[in-house]
Amino acid sequence: MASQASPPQANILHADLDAFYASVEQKLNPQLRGRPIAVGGGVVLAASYEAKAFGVHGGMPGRKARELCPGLIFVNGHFEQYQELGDAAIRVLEDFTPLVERISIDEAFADVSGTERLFGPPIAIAQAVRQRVRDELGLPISVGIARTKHLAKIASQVAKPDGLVLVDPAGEIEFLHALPVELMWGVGPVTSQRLAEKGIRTIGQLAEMPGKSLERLIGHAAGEKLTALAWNQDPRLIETRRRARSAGAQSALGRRPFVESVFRPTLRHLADRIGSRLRARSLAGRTITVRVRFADMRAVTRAATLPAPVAATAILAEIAESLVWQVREEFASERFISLLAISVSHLEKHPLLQLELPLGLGDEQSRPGTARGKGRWTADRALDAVRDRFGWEAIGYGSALFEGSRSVPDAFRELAERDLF
DNA sequence: TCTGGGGTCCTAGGACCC
DNA sequence: TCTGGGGTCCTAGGACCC
Repeated sequence: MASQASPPQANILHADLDAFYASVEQKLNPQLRGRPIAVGGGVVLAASYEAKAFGVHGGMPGRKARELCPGLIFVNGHFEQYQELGDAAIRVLEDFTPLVERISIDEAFADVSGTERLFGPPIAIAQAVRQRVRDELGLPISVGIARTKHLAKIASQVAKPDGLVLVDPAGEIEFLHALPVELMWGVGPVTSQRLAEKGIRTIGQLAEMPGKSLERLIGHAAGEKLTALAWNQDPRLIETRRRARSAGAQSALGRRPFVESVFRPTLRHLADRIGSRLRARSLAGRTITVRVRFADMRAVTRAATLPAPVAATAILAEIAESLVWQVREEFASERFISLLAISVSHLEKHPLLQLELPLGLGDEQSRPGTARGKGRWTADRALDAVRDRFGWEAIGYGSALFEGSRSVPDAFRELAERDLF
């Protein structure tokens, strides 16, 4: 947009479905409406507002949630419906502008500058979006409207539940400075605690803090960023497409012995998940990182960077395994592990993938023409094809051996993956 | 039942090259 | 030969977000 001489307009919307998974469950089953519910079992994946009132929140162990809220009703998730309804809500936004940046399954920014002649001012659009999501999808959604993304996001948080807040460009600083620092993007539990120790509780107090002392407290980049945001300087624009920088998978294991018969099948399963996702998107990565969390929750990571990108399941699995062996030798006294993770980064788009050629030109493990690389590549493509037709569970590496924790349904993992788009 | 799973970005130090 | 600076890449860990 060309710069305008007229006063700045609040043109950015942030739309956020309220307690999304729980609201979908209450929509599907009217008996659950108005009652404290939690999606999940072993771990709370989402809580309704009635449950949140008792202090229940996502990520909380189910047992603790039950203690806090004795009448809590646990329900199984309807994960396909979450995806469909989340997509549908985004489409409502897209009916008003193509400039939509989806942040997650239930949340998006939209830039409505230039659509006034068609749909009226931003506040009218926000009201229409809320009404349509309510009427067509049966779900509550909160919307914030402001001149910047940061302010719009804060406004939608303030609007919750099921509300609408517009931040008048003339009153931005007054609005912002009265709010607690925890509402800022980038202030989590650690930063919040550090600030509290200095007596900083509001965004206004943060804004007045000398830059140097803030940077000493939380680091250079974070300090600069927060100071800018506290003074309402947010240069970020709407990005309709962002490219992925890494792809990973993890599995919590409870408490399992740190032995090959545990980690080998788990790593193969994780490598398989990542590999098939990378191949589906014609991506491959050069750096493989593993994370091993011990029984006491301390975690270590080990990484290897290759000369050429890889996406073949067997190669990912082998490299991950060798890194975990490294950890095992280094931490020989650790007898139990509680989580394994693999992540692939330094991603590159690989047009060759579409030509069904082996990956990793120059990589000794998968050089084109070597029986090893080609065999693996062909096997992976065959597997991918079977899964395209019959589903992911139809066939796989070590699926018979893999006994990962079942606390999180695979449908939820699939959802987390698709969240990327 | 000791705390899920998917990501991004930053920091600090070391290796290496010019 | 010694000292120093700048840039890039990599690794490990940590904070944060949804």
